[in-house]
Amino acid sequence: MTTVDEQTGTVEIDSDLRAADGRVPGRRGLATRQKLLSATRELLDSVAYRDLKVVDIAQEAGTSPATFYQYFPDVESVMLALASDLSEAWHGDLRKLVSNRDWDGDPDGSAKVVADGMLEFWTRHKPVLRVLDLASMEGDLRFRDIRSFLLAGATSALMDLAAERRIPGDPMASAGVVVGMLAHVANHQHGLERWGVSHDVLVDTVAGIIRRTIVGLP
Amino acid sequence: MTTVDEQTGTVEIDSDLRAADGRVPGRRGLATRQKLLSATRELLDSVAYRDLKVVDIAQEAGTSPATFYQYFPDVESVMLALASDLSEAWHGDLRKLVSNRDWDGDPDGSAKVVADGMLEFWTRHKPVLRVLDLASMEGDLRFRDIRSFLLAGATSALMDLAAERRIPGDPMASAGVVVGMLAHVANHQHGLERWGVSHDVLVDTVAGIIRRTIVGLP
DNA sequence: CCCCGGACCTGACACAGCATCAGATACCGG
DNA sequence: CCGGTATCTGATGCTGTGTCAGGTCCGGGG
Repeated sequence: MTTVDEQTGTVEIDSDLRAADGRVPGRRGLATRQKLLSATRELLDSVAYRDLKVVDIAQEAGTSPATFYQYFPDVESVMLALASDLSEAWHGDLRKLVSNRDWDGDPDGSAKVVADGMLEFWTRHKPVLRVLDLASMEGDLRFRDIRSFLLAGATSALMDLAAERRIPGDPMASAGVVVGMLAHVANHQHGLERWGVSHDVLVDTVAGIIRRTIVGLP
Repeated sequence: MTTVDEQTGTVEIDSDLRAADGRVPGRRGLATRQKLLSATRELLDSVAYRDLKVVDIAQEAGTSPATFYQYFPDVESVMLALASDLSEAWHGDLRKLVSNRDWDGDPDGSAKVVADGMLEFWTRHKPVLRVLDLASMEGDLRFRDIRSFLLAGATSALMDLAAERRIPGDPMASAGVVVGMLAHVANHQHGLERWGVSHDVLVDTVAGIIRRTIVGLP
């Protein structure tokens, strides 16, 4: 899952991962590692990050705690790997979500597709992303780098768009704020829905903000 | 610190808190409880929520773990109390931050004051608020209620404003999204600053979005 | 086919943090 | 000064962490 990637120099991913004793894992070992990752992601749907224990992950993965420590030094490192994989896998797609659009021909539709796509992405990966967010806020540089990289594609695409359109204000700030808004809205959809805001209305509202902030239409 | 509050019926706070053994704490006991709350808030500046231990809180408060359990069943409950206190203390002020403005006479200035005030609030209370956010996202209803109540004032004030102005789109959705944006931007200021966005530019950008989304000016 | 060496796994263990309780201590009114 | 209640804590059992030595599995060479 983890791949080398040098294009931007933003994140460093070591492609040659090692087990605790220093050896390079083979086919079977990698499978076990993957089972631990999956188990963690699975558990995260139902248990709070704070309550996520090594014992439980090992059990869910059908192995022992000792084996867990062969592949990860602690639970936090599993999260780091999950977030890193996610970031690598989606960095490009998120950029394309913004750039592969006909912003001149159909700005309204494009804004809506972007809003919907982002919300969809965040909702699908919510368990991992909320931990990524927390850890970033808490100041962990490793998580911050991963988060930056994940969002860099979409953000810079939006920034370019805003710059092209000669929107008043700082393009970078506008793009960053819009991306942040999307993340937050996705994470707290439940709260808005409790206030009577449906998913569709939410998408329209967010799309409207994108349109006015980035594309520059009234 | 915790007070009764019935006006909206949104949150229920039990005013008569009890120690673990059921007795009503006196002056000294309340002081100890308060020391534990402060110690927790203090520690949260430097240690990740996941690593916050009862032992450390007790030590920081100058007491023993056993005493901790006299006042709180676990660390999560301390966070609940901190968040609840914050919510009670600021619910009204956040509303006033929005409603005590001259939106007709000086919309630009008003938007900026709101943006700046919200960012300031979130930044000051970041350690507690990020845990509140995480717990809400993870589905904890107690934290969700507290978060709703905290944001209800500002959100409904913005909603009223948007409704008055007959802005196109759903006023509730617009208000909710704007408040969420403010929260998120405050929490991830560091990230934006790393991309070269200064605090002032950020405030202007956010104020612009408020102006266009809620007040309805180009 | 078997067997051997490295890859992989785990039981056992020492230690940290959790949670409880009985008994010690501090404080207050009389 | 004294009794009683509020408050605190040392001692303790239990859960989860992290490490290691030794056991099991597996594929390739003989």
